[in-house]
Amino acid sequence: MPCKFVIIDGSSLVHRAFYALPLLTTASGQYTNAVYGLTTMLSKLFGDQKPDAVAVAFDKSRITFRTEAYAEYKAHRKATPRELSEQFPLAKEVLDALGIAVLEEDGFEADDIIGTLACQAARSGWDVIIVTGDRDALQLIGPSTRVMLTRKGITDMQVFDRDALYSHYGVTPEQITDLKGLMGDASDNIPGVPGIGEKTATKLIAEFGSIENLLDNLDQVSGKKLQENLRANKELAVLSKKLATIDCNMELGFAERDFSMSPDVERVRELFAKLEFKTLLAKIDTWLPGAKAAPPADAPTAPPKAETPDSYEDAKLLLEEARRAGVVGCCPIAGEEALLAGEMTGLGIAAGGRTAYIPAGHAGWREMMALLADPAVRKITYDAKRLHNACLAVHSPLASLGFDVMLAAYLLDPTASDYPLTRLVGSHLAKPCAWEDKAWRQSPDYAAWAAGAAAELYPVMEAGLLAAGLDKLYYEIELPLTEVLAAMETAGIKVDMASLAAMSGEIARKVDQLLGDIYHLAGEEFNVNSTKQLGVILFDKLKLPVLKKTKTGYSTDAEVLERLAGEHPLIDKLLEYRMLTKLKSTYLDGMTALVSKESGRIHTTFNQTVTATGRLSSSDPNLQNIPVRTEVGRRIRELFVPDEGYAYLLSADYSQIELRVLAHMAGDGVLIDAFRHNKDIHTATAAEVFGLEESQVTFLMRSRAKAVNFGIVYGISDYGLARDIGVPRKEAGEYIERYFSRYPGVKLYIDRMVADAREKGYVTTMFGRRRYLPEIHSSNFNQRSFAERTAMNTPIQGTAADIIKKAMIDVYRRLKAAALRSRILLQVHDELVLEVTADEVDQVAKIVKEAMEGAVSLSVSLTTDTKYGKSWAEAK
DNA sequence: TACCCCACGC
DNA sequence: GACGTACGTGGGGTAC
Repeated sequence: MPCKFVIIDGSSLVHRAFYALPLLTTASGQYTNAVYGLTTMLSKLFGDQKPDAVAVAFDKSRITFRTEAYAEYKAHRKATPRELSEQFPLAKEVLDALGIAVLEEDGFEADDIIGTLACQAARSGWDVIIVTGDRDALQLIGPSTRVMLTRKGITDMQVFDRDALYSHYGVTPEQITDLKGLMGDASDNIPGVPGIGEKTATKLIAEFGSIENLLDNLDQVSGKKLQENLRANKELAVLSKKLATIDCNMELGFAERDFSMSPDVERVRELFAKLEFKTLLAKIDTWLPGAKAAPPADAPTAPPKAETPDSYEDAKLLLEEARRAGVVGCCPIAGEEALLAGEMTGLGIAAGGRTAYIPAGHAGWREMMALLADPAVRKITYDAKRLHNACLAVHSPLASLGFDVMLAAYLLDPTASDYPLTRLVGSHLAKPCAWEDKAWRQSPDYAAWAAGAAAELYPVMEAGLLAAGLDKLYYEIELPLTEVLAAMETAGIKVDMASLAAMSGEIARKVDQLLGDIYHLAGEEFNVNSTKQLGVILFDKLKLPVLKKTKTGYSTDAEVLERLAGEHPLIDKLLEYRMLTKLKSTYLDGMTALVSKESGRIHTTFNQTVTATGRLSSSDPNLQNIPVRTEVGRRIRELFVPDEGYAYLLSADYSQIELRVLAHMAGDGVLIDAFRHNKDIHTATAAEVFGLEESQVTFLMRSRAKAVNFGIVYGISDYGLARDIGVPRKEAGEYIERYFSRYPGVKLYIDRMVADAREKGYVTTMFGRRRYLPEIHSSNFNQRSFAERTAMNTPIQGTAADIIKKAMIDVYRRLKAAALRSRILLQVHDELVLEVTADEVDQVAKIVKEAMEGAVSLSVSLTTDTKYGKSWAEAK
C-alpha cells in the first residue's frame, strides 16, 4: 500500500475559516474562529482520509520570487485584520501539539512548498492529496496527486483528479497556468490579458494548448480585435503565466523529514480546553490517533482538586484563617431541590489563598456554620441567593454578605445572557477556563474552586464597579436585595390545591366539549394546538381569508381570529379553546407540578441577573404573568391564598410609576403638573394630544393616548403603536409627534438620552444602573432605531425597577425590625404581595405604603394602592 | 434539541 | 423611506 500523504495549505484554510465563521472568541477575548475552523477541517480530514503522513505549509513573507518579477503581485491584498493575524501563532501551536509538520520558507509561498512536496512524494510513489482553497493548486494534479478544494463553508470540499478537472474547467492540469496567464487572477493581482476572461481563455487554451503555442500562431486566432489585443499584451501573458506557475523544485530536504503524525494527546486536550473547542474535545477519540482513553479526573485540564481537610484541626486552621482575615469565599454544593430541602451536602471555602471543601458530616461543619452566621466575617460568593436559600433551609443564619461576583458581573453588563463563573474568571482574571461539564459543577472540586475564584474576583470586580460608578447601586440595593429575594423564595406562596384541581377538571371538561364542537364544525379531527394543521383547516378547507402570514405559514393568532370572528362559527370556539388550554397548561397544570411536597407552597425563583433593564424576572413558575384582566384570570388569582397562621394577602402597587419617573427625570412641566393635580394621566394626555378639554375626551381618544403613553414607557415604534391601536403607521407617527410637541420636556429628555448613548456608549438610570448600547452606531437602520428606543426607555423602566427594589429592602427591614410575622412573597414589577396576619395588617399596610412611596423623593409624588383580602384576587 | 408560534404579565 | 418592530417565561408543535 502506498503511503497516503495529505498536504495542507495552512494559510489558505486559515483565511477561509476566518471569513466563513463568525468571529468566535474565548471567554478571555482570544479570537479563535480561524483556528477553530482549521482544526475542524483537520479533524474531518483525519476522520475521512486516515492519512499516513501530513504536512501543513504556510506563506512566510510577502517578498517572494514573484514580487521580484512583478512588484504588483498580490499588491491589492487588504492588510490582514488583527483578529486574524493573531490566530496564526495559535494555529501553529495546535498543529505542533497534533505532531504535524509545519513548513514555511522565506521567499516562497505555501503553494511552492506544497508543489515541491507533492512532486517529491509522487516520485516516491506516495498517494498525495492537496487540501486548499486556492485554485492555482489544480496545476499540481497528477496520476497519483489529487486536489481537494474548499467549496463553501469549511467542510464542504470537492476532490479533483485529472478527469474531474477536465469535465469542470475543460483544461488539463498543465494548462491551468496558461489559463491564468490569459485570464489573470484578481485576488493575486496577476494581470492576465486585458479583456480576456474565463470563457475566452478556456476557448483559446482548448484550441491552442498553451500560451506559447497561441502566441506563435496568433494569426490563426479568430476575431481581429482579440488577435490585436493578444499581440499587444504578449509580455503580460507570459509574465502572468510565470507568476501563476508553482515552483516544484525547492530545497526542502524531503527525504530527511518526518511527516508521520505524532500527536501529544494531553497537550492537545489542554490546548482545546484553553481555546474552548468543546465539541472537538468531546469527540477527540473519533479522529485523533492515540486519543482513545478518556482523561483521568485529575488531568491537568481540570482545575486543582479540592483539598478536603482530613481532620478537625485542618478545618479549624482554615476557618481561623478566615476569621483572622474577616473575609471568606464560599460556595455551597447540593442539587437545587436538595438545597431547598435543607440538604446542603458541603461547602467550598477559600481563605488566605487556600481553598478547601468541607463536607456536611465533617467535624468542622459546626464551626463552618458558625462562620457563616458571624457578621464579622464577610462572605464572598458566586450566587449569594443560593447560599442564602441553603442556609434558610437548614435554619442556620447567614450574616454579612460581602460581595457577590455574579451580581457584580450583571451590573457591569446587564445584557449578557448568563454569567458562568468560568467565564468571569476568564474575562476578569484573564485565566482562560473552559471546564463546563455539569458533573463537575456539582462536585466538591467545583465548590472549592468556585469559592477561591469568587474570592479572587472580588477585588477586581469591586474596582470595576467603582470605576463605573455602580458601587452605590451595588452595595445599597442589589446586594441587600439578595437576602430579601432569598426570603421570598424560601417563603413561597400557598396555593389552594383543592380548588386548583377542581378548576383544572372543570376546564378539562369544557375543553373536551369545545374540541368536539371544533371537530364537528371543521368536519374532521385534527390537532387544534398545531398552528400548521389549524391553518390548513381555516384557510385551505374553509377558505377563510388570509389576513396575516408568519415566516412559516398562515398566522392564526388572536388578532387574526378576532377579525375572522363573524366569518365562521368555528372561530369563537377556537378563541375560547385557546384561552382555556393556555390557562390550564401554563397556569393550572404548570403550577401544580411546581408545588413543593415539603411546604405545599410554590417557591418561584426571582432572577436578579436576567433583564437588561434592571427588573427582576420570575421563573419556575413565572408568577409575574398570572392573568389579571379576564374573569378566568381572576379565578386563577383566587387560588393564591394566605397560609395557615396568616389572615390575608396584601397587595400594594405603584400607580403609574414609569410615567411619574419620566415626569421627574425629564422635568417636563406639563406632565409634572398633570400628576400634581392628580389627573387621570391618559385622559390628560388625550386632551393634550387631541387639543381638547379633558371633558371632551372620548373613550377612544383616551385608549389611544394610553397606548401612546405605553409606547413612551416601553419604547415601541410608530409601527408598534400602529399595530396596537389599529391605525396606519403614519397616523401613529403623528400621534407620537403631537405628544412630543405637547410635552417638550419629554422630547428634550429623550433626545438627551440618545445623545448620551452616542457619546458614552451607554445610558444610566437615576441610580446609576448602566446599559450599554453599541448598536446606537450601527449602520443598520433597525438596529440603530432599536438602540435609540432602548436609550429612551431603559432609564425610565430601569429607574422604576431601582425604586421598587429599594422599597422592597426597606419593607423587609422594617418588618424585621418590628419583629412582625408578616412577610413579602412576590414582586410583580410595580406590585408587592405580602402575606399578613390579622393583627398586623394595619401596621403592615402602613409600613408598605411608607416604604414604597418614600423610596425616593421625586418632583411628583409616588402613590400606591393597597388592598388586602383572602386571596390574591381579593387583594387587587 | 432548537426553533417557531402563541399567549400571559408589566 | 427602508426595515421589523419593549421585556420577560412558558407550553406545545415540528423539523432536525
